[in-house]
Amino acid sequence: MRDTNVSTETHILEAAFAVFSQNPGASLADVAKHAGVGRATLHRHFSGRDDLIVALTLTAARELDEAVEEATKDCQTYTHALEVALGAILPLAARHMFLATEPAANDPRVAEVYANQTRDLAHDIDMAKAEGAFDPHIPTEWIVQAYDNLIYAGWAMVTAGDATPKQAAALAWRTLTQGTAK
Amino acid sequence: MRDTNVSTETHILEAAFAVFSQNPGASLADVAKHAGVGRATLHRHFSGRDDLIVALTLTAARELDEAVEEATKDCQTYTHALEVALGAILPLAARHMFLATEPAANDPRVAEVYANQTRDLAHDIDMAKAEGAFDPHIPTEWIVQAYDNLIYAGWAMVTAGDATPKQAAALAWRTLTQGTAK
DNA sequence: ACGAATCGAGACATTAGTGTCTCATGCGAG
DNA sequence: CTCGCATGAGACACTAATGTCTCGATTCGT
Repeated sequence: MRDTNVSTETHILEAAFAVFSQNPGASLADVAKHAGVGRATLHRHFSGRDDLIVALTLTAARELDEAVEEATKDCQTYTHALEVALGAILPLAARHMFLATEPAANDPRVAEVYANQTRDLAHDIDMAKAEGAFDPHIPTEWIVQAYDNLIYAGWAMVTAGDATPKQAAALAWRTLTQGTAK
Repeated sequence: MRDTNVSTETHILEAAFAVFSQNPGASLADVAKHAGVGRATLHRHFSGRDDLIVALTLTAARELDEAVEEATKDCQTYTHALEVALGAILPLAARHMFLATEPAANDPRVAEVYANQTRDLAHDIDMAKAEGAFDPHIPTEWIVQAYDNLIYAGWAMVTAGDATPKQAAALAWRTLTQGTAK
């Protein structure tokens, strides 16, 4: 098998990220056109819309994992790792955020990915709590929610033209840590 | 004209809130069935999906205004009003949040409503800044974003069963004020 | 150069959602 | 009681999206 498969699939996934980010309700024909492939070719690689959304979700999760892994590999503390990870995730939000409103969480693979991400984040936050970054009396679940939603808030700042990704990440981190400190 | 009109429209709007909150992509037939009315009757009151979404948005905005107005009428400071308003808005988030992802912002009435809400919130935050609640060096736009998204985070806590609305509101307010304090 | 595999384009049938229309029913006002 | 109006049910046509299939062209490996 040639790598044309992989390349075509990548093009389709890239187009899907671009198109669905602008309009989550776009048709598969729009995605195919934007990818520069025929509609039939899209169906050769993804059986339907649901399949495509699942693939996008898994791709997004892998991108996030890689970005966070790369950014935090030299971090000495969980606290610093969370800060650096926030800065790495925020610029990717534009590509991934539309997936949050997709009802694709029925797929077991997607559910597993989401569960893993939430679990890992909760673990890191617990460790950072032990390092003194957060008030131990505040529920870890809240810090998880605040982490995710302040990233979203930062991304909104960026798209509104009110901040650079770096500035938005700094604001989000400051608000999170100072807001949940002892 | 009897009040049957108003009653039917109210039933349809209530059903639409309930159905779209669960599944934003639900069909108008689903809404009509849930409202206990015929599909034709729905079309007699709302010309189509867009019209219905606009009506939902305006209804939601009015509900928010009324709830905030009622909750904050005795507040002496802008800071306290923001805190009380947060507690009033959070329980309504379950009804309204699906509208955030609706592409109905093309309608001029909806756009005006959103602009007004954002402007008023920014104004109140500026006043609260003057009262010392927030660090004046932090962009008001950021505090607006953080306010909205921490409400969303609180609502997520509630739906996950990890907090009561009151607890979630307290966490959101604490995180916001402490996180953006001087 | 040859062959296998993939691709783009387009035809086709199917489905879901939508918008309109008609008609019989029910219910309240007068 | 009767009239009028809103309704529920359902038929109908229209549209957009989807999924499948075929065919000719292209491309890559051998």
